[in-house]
Amino acid sequence: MERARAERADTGSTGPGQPGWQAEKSALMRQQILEAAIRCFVKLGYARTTTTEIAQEAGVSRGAMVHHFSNKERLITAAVAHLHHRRVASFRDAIASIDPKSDRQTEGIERYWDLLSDPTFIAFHELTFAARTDPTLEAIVGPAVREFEAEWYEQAKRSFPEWADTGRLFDLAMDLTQFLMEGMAIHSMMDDDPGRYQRLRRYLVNRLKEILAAADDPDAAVGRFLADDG
Amino acid sequence: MERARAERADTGSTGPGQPGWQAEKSALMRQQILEAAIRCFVKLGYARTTTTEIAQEAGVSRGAMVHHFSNKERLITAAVAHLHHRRVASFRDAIASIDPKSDRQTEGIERYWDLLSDPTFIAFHELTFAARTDPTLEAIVGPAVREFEAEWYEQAKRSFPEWADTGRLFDLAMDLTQFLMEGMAIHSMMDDDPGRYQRLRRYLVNRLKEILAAADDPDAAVGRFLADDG
DNA sequence: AAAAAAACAGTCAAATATGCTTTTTATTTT
DNA sequence: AAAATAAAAAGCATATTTGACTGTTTTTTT
Repeated sequence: MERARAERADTGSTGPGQPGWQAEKSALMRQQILEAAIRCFVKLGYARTTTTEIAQEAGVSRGAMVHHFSNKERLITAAVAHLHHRRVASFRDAIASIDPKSDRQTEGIERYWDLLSDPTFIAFHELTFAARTDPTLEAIVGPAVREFEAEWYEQAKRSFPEWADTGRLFDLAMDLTQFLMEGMAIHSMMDDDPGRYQRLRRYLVNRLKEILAAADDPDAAVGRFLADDG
Repeated sequence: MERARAERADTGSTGPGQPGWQAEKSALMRQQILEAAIRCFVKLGYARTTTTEIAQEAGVSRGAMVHHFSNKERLITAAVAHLHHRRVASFRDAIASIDPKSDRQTEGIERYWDLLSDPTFIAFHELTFAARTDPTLEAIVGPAVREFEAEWYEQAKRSFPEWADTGRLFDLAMDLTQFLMEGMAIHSMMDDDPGRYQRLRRYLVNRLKEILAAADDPDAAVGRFLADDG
């Protein structure tokens, strides 16, 4: 028993016949099923994603899948969690990949645009939108959405320290970026005209730099970008 | 026969027993069913809107509805057409309601924001999004979407003549408005924080005015808002 | 007033989706 | 090597949704 545990700890990847192999295979199959579910969300949308379809997409029998996820709700819940982790990881990778010597604002926007066009993000948006009219799904997706938004905000704050003391201007810049980029991303799913979006991203970067520059001159900034009256 | 036809032409609204009453009642029922369908899209989303649900929402029997719309596709097609007409009409009304003596840019944005929060627009967005993964629906919704966008563009051009000769700057302003406003609208369906959106609308109006002002100074405009390089 | 047509209501059957149960196969432990 | 445990496959039962059919009432025409 002691030896077995030691062996399991040593080898990250085991082979057939060895102890622990089954557990590893099992985890792999779970992953495979969850990724298939995500592909289905992208391809068919949430509503038309059936358990049968997911099993087919994953290349496993329905029974095998039922063994891992006893019903649809648990499968969806696990898929959402999986997707959330992937999304957070992609986002961190993207932020980390920004060259400190480059035009970091532009890089940041371009990398975020790449993410928004990624299946991971499309799937998540599909779920978020379906959750609007589905309380059960909302209960699963809602927390993940809020967690990601918090993560997005924190990562941005950490990676763009020049915005540190810009206060409400930072919130404005974040909201502007988020809403404009998401609006563009959703639209670009249906309409294929890359130039239109590229032009607007460039405009956005210029506005962000403008807001940042104005932050050094508080009076001007409040006047131009933040109204005090209701 | 002649008399009957004359009577029918005279009275816009007939009563029971009079000729033409049935036709009128029939048209009324069609309307009632289509509006019920639209309410279902908003309440349940496209995917979970069943013919049974629509009949219930409309307060008519399923058989009665089948009489008017022999199958689901025809019902959906009619509902989309109905919705499209309502949307175009609402948009024209909104534009027409802008007081010429007011701050017209602000008024325009505020009225458009009202529209985006309206069930008519939510239903349409629901359909547009569902069409992403449903070719049959796309064939029905797609043309309406493009028609509305063209209408939106033309109406804006006509109602804001000061933008007449701004060329590519007008396109930029339209895209900025559309994507930012839609992004905000979609987000606001799930998150209730009106101040966040109001602040951003004010920011948007200021940017629009800024683009317009820059149009008088072409060199500056191109430099600031339109990049020539790739 | 009678016949024809239209509107309406209710029921039924086919198709699809989901969850559960049983059987078979593979793996681990004793 | 045998028993115990876990995984996978297949099939069945239930529920939902849709489209079709049949009969009844109301309206229009002759």
